[in-house]
Amino acid sequence: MTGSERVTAGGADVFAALASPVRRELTALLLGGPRSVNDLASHFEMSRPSVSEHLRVLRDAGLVSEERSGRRRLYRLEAEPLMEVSRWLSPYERFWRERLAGLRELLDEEDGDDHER
Amino acid sequence: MTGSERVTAGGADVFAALASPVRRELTALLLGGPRSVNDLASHFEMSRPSVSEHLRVLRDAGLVSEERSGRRRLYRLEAEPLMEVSRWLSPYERFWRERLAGLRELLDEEDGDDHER
DNA sequence: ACAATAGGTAGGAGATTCCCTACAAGTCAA
DNA sequence: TTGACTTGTAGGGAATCTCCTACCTATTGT
Repeated sequence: MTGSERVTAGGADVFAALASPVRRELTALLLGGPRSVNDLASHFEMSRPSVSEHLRVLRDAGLVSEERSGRRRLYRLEAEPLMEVSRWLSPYERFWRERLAGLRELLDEEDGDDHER
Repeated sequence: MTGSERVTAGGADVFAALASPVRRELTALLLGGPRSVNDLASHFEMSRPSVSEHLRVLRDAGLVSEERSGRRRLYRLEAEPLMEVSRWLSPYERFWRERLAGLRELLDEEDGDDHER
């Protein structure tokens, strides 16, 4: 009923794409720059086609783009969906800041007031 | 091989918990303060037991805690796992800032230099 | 005690995920 | 062209997810 629960950036759900540890590891690797599929796959125990499928999920979520270069395809990290995660997170960031501020206030109060024990 | 791909905060995977739109909606509702299960369930089409199960997933991920109050249980949003998401996000935040900085530089360059067309 | 309320749990059906092994298609090197 | 290389896709099996309808327990009010 709120009407703003979608976090998709035009494709599939970004959070769903990031739900897999393998795919988070892939995005972490791509933080260092574009890489080919074989390059990426060499960091995992699993088969290369499986890595390819994970890359497709990331691509459907807009988290990576592919660029054909000769017989290889370089996958590149894309910023937009990650920024969307950040925007989703910001109300919660306010939430925990208030919580921490309340905690500090409580501690300061005890310091300058009477307190048993 | 990197050794730091876990985002769990002591329980189950936080990203996996947030992968469901229903659970993100639940956390959004809890942003307004603790609520009972029936209260939360009234915002959804689905059955109350299903909402209960979603709440369990959130609880296993540490995203919510429950407090028994009479015959009701109040679910409360917890900050820690969300802060963990924020920490996970920060290297990517640096990444897209660099990207935007590069973009701006490019635009400034074109403004003060010769450019065909 | 009894009925009503609030919520967790069991068990199961249907959809989805995740991984695999073939196989096909495009590209480079000889 | 032939062969090696890089990648995507098809098809399938096991596991997990998501939702449901019962059903059970605990608490409150009368």
